[in-house]
Amino acid sequence: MEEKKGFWTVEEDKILIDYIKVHGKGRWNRVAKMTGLKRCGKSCRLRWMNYLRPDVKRGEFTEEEDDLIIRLHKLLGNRWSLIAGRVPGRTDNQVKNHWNTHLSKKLGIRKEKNKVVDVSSSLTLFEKGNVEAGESLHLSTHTNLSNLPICDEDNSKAVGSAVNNIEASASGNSLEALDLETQDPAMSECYENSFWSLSDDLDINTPSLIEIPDGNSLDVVWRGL
DNA sequence: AAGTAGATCAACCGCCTAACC
DNA sequence: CGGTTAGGCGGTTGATCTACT
Repeated sequence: MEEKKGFWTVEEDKILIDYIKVHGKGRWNRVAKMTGLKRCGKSCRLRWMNYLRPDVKRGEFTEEEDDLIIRLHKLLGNRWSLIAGRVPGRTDNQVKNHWNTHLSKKLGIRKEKNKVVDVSSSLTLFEKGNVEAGESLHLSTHTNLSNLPICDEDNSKAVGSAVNNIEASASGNSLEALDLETQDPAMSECYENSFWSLSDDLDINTPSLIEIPDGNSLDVVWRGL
């Protein structure tokens, strides 16, 4: 059976909604088989998650949402699903699109292509044990945070704590505990350089970094979460 | 009115990870 | 323990819309 691509029709949406009403979400590959939809499981999941879910908010982003996304992006980088998880009613796709089309411009971020962060070389700061106030962690979007190589014991504790708390806060309710208010959301000059950069032209203030808000060590920053 | 460029955003692609066998 | 599969993620594409000439 040939798979259909492109935009979903109203009929397809209805079939998918009806199926989920009866069977619940999940097991997406079964959807096509059981409904006759010529869509792959991934496509069904995406359509549901990004559009058909009843709690998905449509329409313009508010100032408050913009502000929240900017702050979260400064903290988490391009981890859209984590950011979206903190913005009620918004999907990762919405947040990502909104960032790329509106917020990055608003903040004066240029998007540079073909630049991949080299995590191992970017971590030399930690290996040398010289994480100073205001310096930041470089983390690839695909980096398994808990597997970062850390040599120095003190830094290991600090980074491990930070990583654990980022993950925890993203799924829990503790993010408010972060001192986000101390960060200026309109720090456009800090956003001037693009997302992931080679360590050669490392800019510790790039938005994809997890920045230490007040210059204290990471374990202090995340304490009490 | 027609053509073009830029902006927007839904959907796809490829990769990664966890679960299962 | 290795292979397979499904779900999830971020990056990218391309159809459509809008503004401008």
